[in-house]
Amino acid sequence: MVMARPGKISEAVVRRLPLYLRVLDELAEAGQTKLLSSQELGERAGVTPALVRKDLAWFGEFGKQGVGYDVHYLRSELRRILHLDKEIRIALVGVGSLGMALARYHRRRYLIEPDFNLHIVALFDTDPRKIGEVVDGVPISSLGELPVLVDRLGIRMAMIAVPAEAAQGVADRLAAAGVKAILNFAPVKLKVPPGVHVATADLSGELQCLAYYLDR
Amino acid sequence: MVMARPGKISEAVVRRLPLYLRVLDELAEAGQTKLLSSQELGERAGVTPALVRKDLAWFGEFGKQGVGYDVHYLRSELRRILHLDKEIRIALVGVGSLGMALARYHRRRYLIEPDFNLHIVALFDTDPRKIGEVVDGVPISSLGELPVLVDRLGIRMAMIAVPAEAAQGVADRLAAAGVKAILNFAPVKLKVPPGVHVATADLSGELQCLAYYLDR
DNA sequence: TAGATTGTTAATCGATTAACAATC
DNA sequence: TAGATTGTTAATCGATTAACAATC
Repeated sequence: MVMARPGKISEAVVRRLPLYLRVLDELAEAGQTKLLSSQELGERAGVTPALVRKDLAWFGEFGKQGVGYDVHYLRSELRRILHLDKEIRIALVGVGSLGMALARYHRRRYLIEPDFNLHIVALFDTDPRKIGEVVDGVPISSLGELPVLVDRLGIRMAMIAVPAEAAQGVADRLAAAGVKAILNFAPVKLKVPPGVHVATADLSGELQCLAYYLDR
Repeated sequence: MVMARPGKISEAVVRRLPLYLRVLDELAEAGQTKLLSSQELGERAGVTPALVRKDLAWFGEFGKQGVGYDVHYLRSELRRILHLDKEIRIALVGVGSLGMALARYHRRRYLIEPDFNLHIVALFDTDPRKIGEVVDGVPISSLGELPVLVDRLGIRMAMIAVPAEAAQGVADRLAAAGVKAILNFAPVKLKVPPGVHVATADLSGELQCLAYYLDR
C-alpha cells in the first residue's frame, strides 16, 4: 500500500470525497453491490471516472485492476481519511430558528444512523431566556462556559448560526477555546488564526448566484 | 460601454459576484465610502485585485482609470447583472424545522431590508396537519397546488428542504411547473431538465469536508 | 489466457496572476 | 502634468481529461 502524502491535497479533491462517501453509504446500506468500478462510482457522484481514480490515488491504492473497488472497504477507507470513523464532537453557537433546525437535524441523524459520527454535544446562546433550555437532550449554555465545555467534552468543531454582526466575535472565542474547524452560516468572511479551518455556508449567497441564471 | 457577452461566463466568476455585492451593500449602508479600488474591494471580499477587475470586465466597464469604482453605481450594476434589481418570487417546499428556519430568515430579511428582493411567497408540505398553517404571513399549501400557485404568483425559484428520499420527486414537480432555479438542501444529486439550474447546499457534506482537516 | 479496470503519466483545458498600456 | 488605477493581454499555475501500461 502506497502511503498518503497529506498536506498537498487540494481542496477541490477533499470536497469530492463526501460525494463518493455518500454513494458508498447508499450502496452499503442497500447491500446489493459488493464491487464498484470508477465508472459507476463516477456516474452516481456526478464526476468522470478518471477523476474518481485520480482523487482516490492521492490517498493510496484502494482498487484491484480489472475488478474495481470493494464497496465496504473503500467506504471504510474514505471514512478513515475524512476522520469520520471516530466520533467528532461539535458545538453549535446561536440557537435561533436556523441553529435549532441544525441542532435537531444533526442530533436526529446521530441518534438514528449507527455510524453518523458528527455529534452535537453542546449548544450556546447569549439570550438569558434560552440558557438552560434543553433541545433534543442537549442544554443551551451561556457563551462564558465555552472554554470549559470545549475542554471537558472534547469539542473540536463548531457551527456558527448567529447574526452577522456577532459571528466574528464568536469565531474568536471558538478559536481561543481550541476549536479547529468552523462551519459558518453568517454572511461574513471570518478571520481566524492559522490552523483553524472555516467553511462558509452562505445560503443567501447561493440564492443570489442562482438568480443570475434566471433570464431577464 | 462594452456589451456583456453572457453565456460564456464561468460559474467560478458568478459565484464571486455575491461576495462583491455584499461588500458594496455594507459600504453603501455605511454611506462613508463613495469610491473603491479593486485593491480595497478585493481585500474585503477575500480575492486578489486582478481577479476583481477581470471578473467585472466580463460584464462591462464599471470603473474609471486612476479613480476606481463608484460604490453605488457598481452596486446597482451588480444587482442588475444578478437580476436582484427586481423581485424574485420563491417557493419553499418542506416546512420541517430547516424549512421553517429558512422561511423565517428570508421573510424577515425581505420585510426589513428595503431592497432584499428574494421573496418567499409560497410554502408547501405534504403533511395534512401543516397545510393551512400560516408562517410569517405565508400559508402552507399542499403540493397539488404547486402548478397553480407557481403560475399565479410568478414563482421562478424554489428551495427544497424535504427528506432526501422525497427531493427528486419534488424537483420533478417544480421543473414541470416551470421553476427555473432550485436551491436543494437534501443530500442528493438532483436530475433536472435542461434550462433548470440547481445548486446544492449540502450542510452535512460541508461538515464532512471540515472533518478532513482535523488532525487524527 | 483474454477481458476488464486500475493507477499513473502526459496532454489539455481553464482559471488565476502578473504586467502594462490606456486613460482618468 | 504626474500619479493612480482601470481594462486587457500574456504568463503561470493548477485541475481535469485522455491515454495506456500494469495487473488482477
